[in-house]
Amino acid sequence: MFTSVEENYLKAFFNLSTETNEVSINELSAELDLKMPTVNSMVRKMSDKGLVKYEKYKPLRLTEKGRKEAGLILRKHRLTEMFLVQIMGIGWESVHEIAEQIEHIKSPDFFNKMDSMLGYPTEDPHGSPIPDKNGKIVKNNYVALDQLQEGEQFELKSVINTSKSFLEMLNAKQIELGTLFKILKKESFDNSVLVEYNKQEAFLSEMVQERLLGNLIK
Amino acid sequence: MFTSVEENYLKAFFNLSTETNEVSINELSAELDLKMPTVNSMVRKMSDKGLVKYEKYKPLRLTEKGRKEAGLILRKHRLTEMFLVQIMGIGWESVHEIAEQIEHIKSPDFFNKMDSMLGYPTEDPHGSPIPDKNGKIVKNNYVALDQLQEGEQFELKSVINTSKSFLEMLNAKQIELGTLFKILKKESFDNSVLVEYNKQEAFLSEMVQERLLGNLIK
DNA sequence: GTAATAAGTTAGACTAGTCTAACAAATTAT
DNA sequence: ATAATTTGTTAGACTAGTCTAACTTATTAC
Repeated sequence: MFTSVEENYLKAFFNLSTETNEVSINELSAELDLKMPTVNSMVRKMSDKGLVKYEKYKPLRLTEKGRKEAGLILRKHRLTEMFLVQIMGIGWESVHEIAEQIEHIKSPDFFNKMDSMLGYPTEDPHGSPIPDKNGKIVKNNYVALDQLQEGEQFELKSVINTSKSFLEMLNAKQIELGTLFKILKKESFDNSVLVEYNKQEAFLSEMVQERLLGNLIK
Repeated sequence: MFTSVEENYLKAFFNLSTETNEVSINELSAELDLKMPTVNSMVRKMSDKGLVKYEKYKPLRLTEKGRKEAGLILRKHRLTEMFLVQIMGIGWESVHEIAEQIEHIKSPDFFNKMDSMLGYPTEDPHGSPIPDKNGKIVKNNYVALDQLQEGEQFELKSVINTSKSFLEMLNAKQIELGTLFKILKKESFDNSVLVEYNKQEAFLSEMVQERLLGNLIK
């Protein structure tokens, strides 16, 4: 149906889409680590295939068909991550790279089997929602840790960045989904915080806080 | 390291190699369903990479390096088939196609995990040997069912063809690895046989018998 | 041992996906 | 409002892997 390359473009669209769903060639180029002319020629081909709405010098947008396909790729990616963690016992810091490859496998059976073995999960190991079989995704509305004030408490539900180095850092600090934090001190100079969790303390930079999503506990 | 295409050529080499280990461009062309000039240009590239020994108009052969790589691909293929059947409960008639795709995944962790989850198997679901971590393969020396005489007994240990239609036919006849057969009657005209197994009877054509490997039971 | 056939090679074309260099349009800054 | 900068486009080249057509070498048949 679609090539792996096209699927990667669709995924990139998805990752970049905000409220307006508008994406620029420049953003795609950065996201995919490809030069702008490359992206330009590819999105025009995808436009011919009805996946993307393209007009010269205008922002890009996925068509309904494109959005659905993108959701289905993301579904395969996140189901795979969940499978690798839950069934195969691979660490959450390693699964992204493997899932990037497995997501392109053509076999509905294979992914349906994963889904049923996992009990039809709705979130992946990083707390991101898994799109349904129609590619529809339900946004979770968590707040980032950097929004909290001193004294407030927070339960970690999702991490934004799935890169190995970030997740290895969390592993080293024994931070995982479900961890309960209390903000002991917030440094107004650089917005770093001192947090307490599991009877231990840690400093978290603003960059790290922005990537930790969850709920404020009253 | 190698492209999926190169890996497929290596696998084809392996499938075609007999005692002499010599393979022709023509055979590869048929096995891979590619035209001869395509294969010609590819094997020359693989020769430059040290995977294949190529001389104009001479039979081809894998180098030591090529043989090892081919074994490692086959290992990934067969481990994957075993994983799909044993862990995921997918039917043996469906796993070949999926494994054809997964075998190209780059992730030692992923395959090592499969291996340990399966308890380091030495045969795949079709009874074919799984090469070891050095790509070395131990040939099993089974005999084909068509070699037997009337009255002899046979235990099925391996099937040669892994195509969906062949395996679905065996499923329909309730034939699986481990099935014990007795040759009731052999038709000298076309070498078809009437066999008894599991308290049922079936006619097997010569084509089918050639693809059923196992041991003669005394 | 020559003719017919099969297998192998060469040359050149094509597609998908990428790139660089040069230019054009849009946006931002002064 | 013009200049500077950023973003987008066009043109043309390159690689991997494929193909067809034409030719050459090897093998098989008589």
